[in-house]
Amino acid sequence: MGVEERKRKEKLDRHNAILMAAEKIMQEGGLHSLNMDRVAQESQLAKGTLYLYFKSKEEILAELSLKSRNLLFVEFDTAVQRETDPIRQIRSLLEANYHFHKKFPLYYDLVSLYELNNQLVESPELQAASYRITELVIGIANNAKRIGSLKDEVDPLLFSMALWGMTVGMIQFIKVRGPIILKYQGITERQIIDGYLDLLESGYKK
Amino acid sequence: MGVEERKRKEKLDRHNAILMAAEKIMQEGGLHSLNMDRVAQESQLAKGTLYLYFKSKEEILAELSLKSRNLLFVEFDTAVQRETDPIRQIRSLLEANYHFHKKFPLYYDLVSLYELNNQLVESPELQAASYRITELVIGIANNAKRIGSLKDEVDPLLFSMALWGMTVGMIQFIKVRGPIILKYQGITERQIIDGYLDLLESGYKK
Amino acid sequence: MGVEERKRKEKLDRHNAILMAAEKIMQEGGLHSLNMDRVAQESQLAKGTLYLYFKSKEEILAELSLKSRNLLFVEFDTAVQRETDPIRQIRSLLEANYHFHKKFPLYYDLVSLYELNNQLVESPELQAASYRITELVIGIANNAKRIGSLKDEVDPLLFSMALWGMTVGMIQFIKVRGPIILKYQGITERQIIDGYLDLLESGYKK
Amino acid sequence: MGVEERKRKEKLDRHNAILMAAEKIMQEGGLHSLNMDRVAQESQLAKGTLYLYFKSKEEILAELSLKSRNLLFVEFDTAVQRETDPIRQIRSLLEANYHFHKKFPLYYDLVSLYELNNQLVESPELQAASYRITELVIGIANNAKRIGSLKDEVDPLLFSMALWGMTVGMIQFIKVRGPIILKYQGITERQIIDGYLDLLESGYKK
DNA sequence: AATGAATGAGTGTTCATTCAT
DNA sequence: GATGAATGAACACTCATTCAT
Repeated sequence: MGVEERKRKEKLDRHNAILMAAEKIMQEGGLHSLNMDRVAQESQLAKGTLYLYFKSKEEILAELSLKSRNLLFVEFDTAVQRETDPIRQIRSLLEANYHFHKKFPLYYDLVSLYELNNQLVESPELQAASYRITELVIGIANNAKRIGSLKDEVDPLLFSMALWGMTVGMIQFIKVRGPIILKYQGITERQIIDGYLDLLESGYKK
Repeated sequence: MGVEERKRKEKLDRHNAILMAAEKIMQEGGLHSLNMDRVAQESQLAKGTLYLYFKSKEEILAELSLKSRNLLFVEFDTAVQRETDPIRQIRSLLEANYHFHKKFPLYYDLVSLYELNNQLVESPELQAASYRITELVIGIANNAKRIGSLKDEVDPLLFSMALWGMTVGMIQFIKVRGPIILKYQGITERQIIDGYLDLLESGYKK
Repeated sequence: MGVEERKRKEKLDRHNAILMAAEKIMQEGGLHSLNMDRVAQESQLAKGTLYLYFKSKEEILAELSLKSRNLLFVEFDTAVQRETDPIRQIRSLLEANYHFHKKFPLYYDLVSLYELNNQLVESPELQAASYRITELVIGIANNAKRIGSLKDEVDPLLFSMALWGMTVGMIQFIKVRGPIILKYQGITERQIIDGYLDLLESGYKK
Repeated sequence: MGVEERKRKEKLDRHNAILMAAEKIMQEGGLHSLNMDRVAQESQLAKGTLYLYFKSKEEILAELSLKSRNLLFVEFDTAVQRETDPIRQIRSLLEANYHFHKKFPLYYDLVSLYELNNQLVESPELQAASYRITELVIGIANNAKRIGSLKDEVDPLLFSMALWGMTVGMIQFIKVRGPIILKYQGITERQIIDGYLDLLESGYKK
């Protein structure tokens, strides 16, 4: 009872301690700076102990990616619920994506990790998280179609794919090019994003 | 003169030998398989010699990325010249991007490398190559605008940025998700790309 | 009594469960695959519990080796009892050794383990099991000598030692070289063994 | 010329330094104590440097095994040439084996390593060294047969195999059991070996 | 007695870069 | 300029054993 529960809790605590240590390390040095020695050091655990909770380094990354995807989903879901009109929902969702990347750069990187790397293999959980996001978008697109605010020629499924691919690309573009564009051309991230969103919207909005 | 010229030529030869070796290695095993030992072996040069021509491994990658960007530019330019109508030019350019990625996967990876990785710092040459592409697109956008086939609210500069960001994202999406989407949903790359291009076009075409 | 007896029985049960788990693991993956994690898992006991019944991993191996030696002894004894003539008994015993290795490769490996590794230290029990086998052979040799079918110059004790050393060597030879000899020279294990047994027999049989 | 030759020599020196370091380590702690850290330390080289000369730890072992086999062959060859009568040559060769193991226990262990372990894969060189030894024995057996001093029923090929298997087994037996037999039964290694050799000889000698 | 979480030393291998010749 | 030998930090993962509860 009490004992067992405490044990379960402690186990969860360690699990989280490891994840938090990994997060902290990557906050400081980027995804690439993660290594098991530092995780052990940061989490105050022996190296071997890490492997009691995660069977590989990649599993730590996978779990953090999953967490990130789920956070992103929540962000999306919240953004969608703020609106009723499907067209505005889409816009809201895309805005949320941008804000998520600004607010939680590490989490966004962890989401991108699997989007940008075709070596990595996604676990069923990760796929499921991906699927929930896709479904959310498809749902909105279908609604938009039903009420006639989505262009007739737009296929909801292909639309949701394009939306995701394009948006990941745009955020990456901003991350990589944003600062230099601002410096040399005086164009802000915000302007780039707005340009993108406007262009896109006039592509699907009837 | 003759001597000096020969020397310069030899220097260039070595330089190219190194680049070709690096390319060959990556053709066979992907970007990740590049290492200086193999470059030395393949180029028939000593490992130390490599560092007389390139100050780091990254510089080799940078130069091959530059080459790739220039090739892509040529591809774009050719595609543009096949058409006269700016709207069709844009479509042709985006198609060319897709075909480039299919025809020269390594070169496309080298282009993406800097697009997707914000750790890397671009040299002025790389920036210039990037700029030429941007200019090309801006030029077309301006033409389109002049003849009134681009929507009024589209800003040529922001438009060209969005085009690039979105397209890089879509190609990456296809690379990472394409096979699994085909397998589980029966949707081909071509369909995804067409969906994307149509959506986009109805976004900018008046 | 009842309670104490049950306790003793339970203790024995755990002990055996551990041994059986270890056996199963090695049946599947060879001597080398044994590790305490898997033993715990397979025996449904906690890892710490294993150390209540065996003070080290090596002790588990030692006990299984002992069991194997005893099994081998039984095999030998049975083989010997099938014959009455001492010379035939020896042959029968050597044949039994070969068959034992074919039928119970793991048990044979466990017997060999201590024969081939001079780092390991044998417990008194292991030595005793070894001694019983030696005695069996010496007994036969003495019988053979008494009825005059063993060469006069053969000393029973030295004979039994040589028999054991040679035979272990031959089985190992077959295990290591057998497949390659069969492949490249077309000679079967059976032929090798027969050659060995014939050679040996003409060495001791008067 | 001078330079190149010196370089080649230095390269060979390092190669040997590594082998000698490995030998020294194993002299002190047995085959099992070999590890790359200690080799680096002992040879005064960086760990990475070891891999310029040997592509793996196993290759170091393989080369030392090869050296050992070749030494053993020389020992055998010398022993054989000391005699003219084939029967005495065989005896001499078997004696040489025993002496080799006493004089160079490490080298003998290195020979045994591949004889006793069916996981390891022999390189062509190792196989060749093995083959030379086998051929030597077969040659003697054939000679013995020709002059009629080998029993008619003995097949030279099977004979040479049995000789090798038995002898490896006997030496191992002595290594493992020798000390304890001496202690408890007062029988010396020498007696065991003589018993074995006599028994064997009366098996093949006509 | 039983548990199982925690330990941490140990290990083989890679590779970009340097530098004496 | 050219060489290529040397470096050594980095790295993920294993596993027998211990010990607090």
